[in-house]
Amino acid sequence: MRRDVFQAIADPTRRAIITLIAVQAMTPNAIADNFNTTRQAVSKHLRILTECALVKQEQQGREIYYSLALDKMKEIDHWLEQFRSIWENRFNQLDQVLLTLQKNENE
Amino acid sequence: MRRDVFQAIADPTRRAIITLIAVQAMTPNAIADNFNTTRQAVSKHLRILTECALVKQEQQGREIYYSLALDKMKEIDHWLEQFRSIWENRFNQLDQVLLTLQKNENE
DNA sequence: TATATTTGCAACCAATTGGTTTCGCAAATA
DNA sequence: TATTTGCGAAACCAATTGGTTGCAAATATA
Repeated sequence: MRRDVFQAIADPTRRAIITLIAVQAMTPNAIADNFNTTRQAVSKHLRILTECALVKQEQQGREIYYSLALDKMKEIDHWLEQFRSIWENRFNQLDQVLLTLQKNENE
Repeated sequence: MRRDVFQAIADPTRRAIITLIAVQAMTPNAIADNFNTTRQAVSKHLRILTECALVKQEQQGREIYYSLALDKMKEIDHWLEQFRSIWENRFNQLDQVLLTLQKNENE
């Protein structure tokens, strides 16, 4: 059962969980209260998120607090990097076109 | 059958296709040549990518050229925005802590 | 015109998914 | 000690997934 970050964020509930615990660590029950699902379903999502290291857990008595591993989120950011450079290049090319047009207009 | 960008990029083959056609438009057969799958499998992936508007097609005779809709990729970038602000804040808070420590050391 | 190529689409299949219910364990509380 | 609470894990289920094969339509080529 291989997990990766992209598969983890594919599910909308999981994305909502991520947003929720990004601000502050929460227990599975507390997370479930925010959705229309059972604790068990949330627990399953948390397992998937844990398996791909998107989430950290901290035990406190019988409660387990889950929080987001922000650095892991940067993996997605890193993947986008390649396209960012492309779309910036496209804009630069467009800039060139516009500059040339402008130049021709002034002549 | 609802599609969204996050589900589209969940599949590794689909991510590879995206990277491939980001540089230049390609036909399904040409794309399939780069992978260990059949043309039909690629075609199915392209359908999914088209359904969520991640991909544009341009017919040329009997060939169809697929290219990446770069602006749609920005949707993912936009979702990451919220976390980017959090991790920048965390760094700022860390900076504050370091500054305070430094200040106390100097006293 | 007959044939080959490029493609999308439907039918089908095994594997995976997100969800539920049920269970057992450990920690808190009566 | 007995009960409640918080949790993960297993068993199960319907729906979806990624993949296959087979077909028909349209374009190109002989």
